[in-house]
Parts: sequence; structure tokens; C-alpha cells
Amino acid sequence: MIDLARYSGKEPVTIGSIAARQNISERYLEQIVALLKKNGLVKSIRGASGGYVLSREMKDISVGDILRALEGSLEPVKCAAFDSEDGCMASGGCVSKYVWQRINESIARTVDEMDLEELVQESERINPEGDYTNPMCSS
Amino acid sequence: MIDLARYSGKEPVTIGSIAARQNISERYLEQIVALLKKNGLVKSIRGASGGYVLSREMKDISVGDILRALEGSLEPVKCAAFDSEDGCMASGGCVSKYVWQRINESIARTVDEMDLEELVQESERINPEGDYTNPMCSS
DNA sequence: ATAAATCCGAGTAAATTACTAGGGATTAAA
DNA sequence: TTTAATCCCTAGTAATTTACTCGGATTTAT
Repeated sequence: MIDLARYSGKEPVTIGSIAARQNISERYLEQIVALLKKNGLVKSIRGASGGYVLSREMKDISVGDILRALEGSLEPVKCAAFDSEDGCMASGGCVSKYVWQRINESIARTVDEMDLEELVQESERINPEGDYTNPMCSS
Repeated sequence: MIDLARYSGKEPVTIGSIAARQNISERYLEQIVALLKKNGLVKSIRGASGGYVLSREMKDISVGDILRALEGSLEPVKCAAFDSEDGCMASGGCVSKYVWQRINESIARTVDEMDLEELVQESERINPEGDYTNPMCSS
């Protein structure tokens, strides 16, 4: 999404060019972008000289939107003690649910208050070229 | 830990009794309790009529303490783009690190401000018996 | 027409998780 | 001295998830 935001200024960006810059296989990237599209974060233009563009402005796409599109629900656990055969196996009552709900809420709050614009700015600061580098975790 | 807190009033609690109440195998519970002990959350009393007790008061044991003891570091990702052979594979700079750090911080804050006393109260409210039940996620 | 693209669905190798299980050694109350 | 308990360390395993690979169908600018 950062690559797309940085490179889809006038022309749509192709899977091939992102793959080359980011050192990811085209085939895999295809699947990732499909999820982003299905969730309305990018628009596609088919046929020759087609590609992808963001479907909204950078600042209107939250990190939460992106993560939920790619990872599904962000809840690390849906129902902690659930077994498909026996139903809820809760022992201490659903206390684990109580814990997980709080964790989920705090993750959601965090990722929803970060937006793509912020990531692009951070990326431009750290890596002005925007392509694949191997800085050995310098930052 | 909730079971231990609720039952280790006067006598130490044995693996066997927790296992029975919570419907967990003794062998597996042994491994879990070993981690809790290694991390200083419980004390053991060896020999016949021995068992385990909390090593601190309930309110001085945070959920974060427990989760870190059992799960290791709570960071869902250590270094997002790290490959043992090639080192850091970061493309957009370490922007993912920037995101993960914020998520990690918010998880840590959440679990560190919940304590065992709170969980015990919640558990007593939901499940006064404190043993294994199957309420089909009523709560 | 052809080439450059997106689209779609199946398959797979490696890692992780949540356990089970073995085979004891040590400690201490009764 | 018996017995009930913790300790300890290892190994295995079935199910799930994850991060990918692959073959081929469809669309469209030139």
C-alpha cells in the first residue's frame, strides 16, 4: 500500500512494478492485492497498460483497514475456549474472553488511529528511493 | 492462575486438583506451572501435601506477567522483515517495525494494567463454583 | 491479433500450537 | 518407610496456519 501510494501518481501501478521494487513474487502479490481490492482499498484497471490505484486518499485509509483486509478480523482469538464439538469449554467462566476483548479493543484503537499518509511520510523519511533495500535494520 | 488464586487460601494447591477442576491433563498442566514458577509467579512446596501457591498477592500479579511467562515475549512479531540468512529484508524502510512497535506498546499497556485480582473477581462473578463448566458461552 | 495486464482457484512445504507421553529423580509428611 | 507430591527433561504428534508457488482464463490498449 505504501508502494502504491508512492507510485500511483498519474498512471496506475502494475503488479509487476511493485513486485520488482519490493522484491516479492508477482504471483503472491497478486493475491495480496486481490484482498485489498475485495475490501475496497484499491481499484483495478484491467487490460494492457492497466494496474492499480488507491481507491481513496491516503489519509482516509487507516492501517486498521489494511490489516483487516489482509488478515481478516484482527482478533488474535475469537472465543478462547471454543471447541466445535463440545461448545464453550470455559472453566473460570469466560474470563479469558474478558481479557481478549480488552486486548482486541486496544489493538483496534491503535491501528485505526494510524493512516497510510503517516506510513508514507515515515517511509519517505527512512527510504527516499522507495524500493527494495537491505539496510540491516538500521532504523 | 485464577484457580490457584481461588483455592490456595490455607493449603497449597496440587497439580492434580487444578487439573481435575479445570479439566486439563496433569502432564500438560505440569509444563504450564513450570513456566509460571520459572518466572517467579508461583512458589512450590515439595513432598507429600505439597503443591503450589502464588508468590505474590493477587493484585501484584498483572495479566502481562502471566502472559509473558507463558507465551514468552508478547510481541506478535519481533522484526517483521527479518530473515536469518539475508538479514533485514525491509523494503519501505522499517515502516512495518514502526507499526508493530505501536501495536506492541498498546498490547503491553493493556495487559499490564489488568491484574489477577480483577480476573478472580470477574471469575467469581461469572462462575461462583470455580470449576469446569460448559455454559455455552453464556457470558 | 497480440501482448500486457488483471483475475481465479488449487496445491504445498514449513512452522507453530496444544497437547500426549515416557521415564524417572527428589523431597518431605505421616 | 511408604507415599504423595513436585521436579525435570525429552520426544513425539495431529491439526492448523502461513507464506508462498503454479496453471491457466479473461480483459483491453495498441
